[in-house]
Amino acid sequence: MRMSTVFLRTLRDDPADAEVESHKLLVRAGFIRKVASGIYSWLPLGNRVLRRVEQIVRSEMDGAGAQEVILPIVQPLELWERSGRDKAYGPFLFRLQDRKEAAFCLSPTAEEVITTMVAAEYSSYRDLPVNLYQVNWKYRDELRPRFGLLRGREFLMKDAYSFDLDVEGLRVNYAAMYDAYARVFTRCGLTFRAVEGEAGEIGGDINHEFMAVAAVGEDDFVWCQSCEYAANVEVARRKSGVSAAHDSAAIDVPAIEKVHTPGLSGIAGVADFLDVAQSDLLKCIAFDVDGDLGLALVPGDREVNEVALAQALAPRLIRLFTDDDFAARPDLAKGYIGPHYSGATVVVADPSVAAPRAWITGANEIDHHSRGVVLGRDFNVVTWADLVTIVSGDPCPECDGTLSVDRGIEVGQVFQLGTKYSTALGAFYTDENGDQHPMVMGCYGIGISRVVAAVVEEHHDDRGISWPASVAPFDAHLVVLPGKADGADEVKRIADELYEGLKRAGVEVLYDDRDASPGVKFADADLLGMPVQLTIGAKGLARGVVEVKVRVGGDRSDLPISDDLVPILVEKLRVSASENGEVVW
RNA sequence: CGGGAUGUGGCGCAGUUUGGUUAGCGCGCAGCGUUCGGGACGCUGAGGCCCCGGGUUCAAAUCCCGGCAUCCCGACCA
Repeated sequence: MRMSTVFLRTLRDDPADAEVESHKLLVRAGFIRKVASGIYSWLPLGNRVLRRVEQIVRSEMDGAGAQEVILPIVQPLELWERSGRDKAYGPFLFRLQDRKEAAFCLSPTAEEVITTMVAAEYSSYRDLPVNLYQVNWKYRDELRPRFGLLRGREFLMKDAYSFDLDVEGLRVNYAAMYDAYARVFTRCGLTFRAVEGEAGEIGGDINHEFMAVAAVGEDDFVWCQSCEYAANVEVARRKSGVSAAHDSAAIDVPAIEKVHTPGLSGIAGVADFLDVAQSDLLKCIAFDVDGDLGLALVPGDREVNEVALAQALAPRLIRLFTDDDFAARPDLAKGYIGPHYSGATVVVADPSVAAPRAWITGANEIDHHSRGVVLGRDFNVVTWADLVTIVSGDPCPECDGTLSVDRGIEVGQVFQLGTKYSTALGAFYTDENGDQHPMVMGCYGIGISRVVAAVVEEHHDDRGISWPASVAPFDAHLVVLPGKADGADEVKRIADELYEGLKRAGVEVLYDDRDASPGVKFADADLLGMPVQLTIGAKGLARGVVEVKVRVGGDRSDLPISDDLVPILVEKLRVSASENGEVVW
């Protein structure tokens, strides 16, 4: 495509409202423009990238046996009331009404619609399994859209839904999707990890999140340096080194001693003040457990994992104490809570709290802490459960290795849903014996617009974007530098010829034929980020060559101008683009 | 939902404290000329409901009130 005709304006300055590199660069390079908070227009270059990611996803989905459909974005709210998800989503659901004041919403996912559709069409065991997917815009009225495309209110997502006879069938579909996802993200050039995830709003059982490793990610995930164990930090476990059954009342410790700790409600302050390690303190966090007061106990240097606590106390519902809760229970001193508080009916502790030792804890009295607090003598634990949030250095639960924690962008997720939606929305089939069973479902999402941002986060430098060849808007960027000397027309003629030749050969070329200075053209080429740059100018022509620069790393080389130039370039471009989009010239 | 900040040509900003000519600067855009291998230069020019609505005043981008929008932080570790 001739750049003189492309709808494009690049910017020298970073947009004032952008925080992260992907947002800044995609706006500066003219790929996207903001229309409202968390809502973007995709300009021609951005659209090309989006479509290429989409095609990669599509090819892997088709390859895994899924069939593409298109489901409505505007959906009757009634469907969501039937599944109960209108309440689960709450204000995150974009709602609207038609002229008759019937209630609708903009689809954040499509379990309801697809399950209803499959239920209407299929009712026999002979029909299953089936796996349907769509690529469509999704809507979530985020509390706080941010980071450009990374957390938008409108985003492009591929969502697939599988329907099986039984759990064994689901496992097969799930494994196929899992493998397809790994191929998708590899082809997009992302460094990623599949980790065990939390179920979230959708509900369900086994699931994995695909995390693109990135410092700007919003999710922490844990992975083992020695084995395959990897999990979202919310559900990550560690090897328990201490037996929970230990009775440490026997150790020889003097009775509790109260110490004055004025104004020191935090662990760090108390540890400093008393000149002890934070791990010498026992942290007591107050929770509401279905109306009862619960205390969660972990060593002072660790944090309570609320998801783990919720699991330990399920089916009872937990909620971290709010200021209102504290106000309603004035004798519970926020900042000075101890495990021996008499009103605590549910005391849950991490196994590490069972170590035979004395703790420093809150004294259940403002401005006071207690020394020499001993398990079994001064306080008791009702429930033992792994409660601490995993940090780097913790032992792997699966092997003898050590865990690390990294940040990631969640670019995909696969769920084994089970029968939650099929039961609620009536997706049943009749088996050989005439008995009815709910279909067993899985659902599988990929954030396509988010992948675009994740790719930029991983593939950029201080000059701009450097797209993996697999998702770049064009295969090559051809720069012509005619100058004003006598040979200008000849330079232009040869560049035009190369452009036309490559185009005929099926290469997508962005041809900078603009009447701009060399500096502008080179700067834009680096900013826009095509994987290979070709330059034709008087200088190279004098040596009879076209100059080649690989965007990643900036390696330069020459190719002689000859009748074979086009086929040679085509071959080079084809061979250089490896499976993960990396260019090796 | 709390706290903070911002809103001025397409983009990035100054001007607002202390009201007062014709609202500036850089980039970008148009024309002319010079330049032409890493964001060139000169001259000329176009382009602004100063977020919106009220109010105060002889006079409002500037002060007051009320909205809206955008961004950041927080909404948890006692």
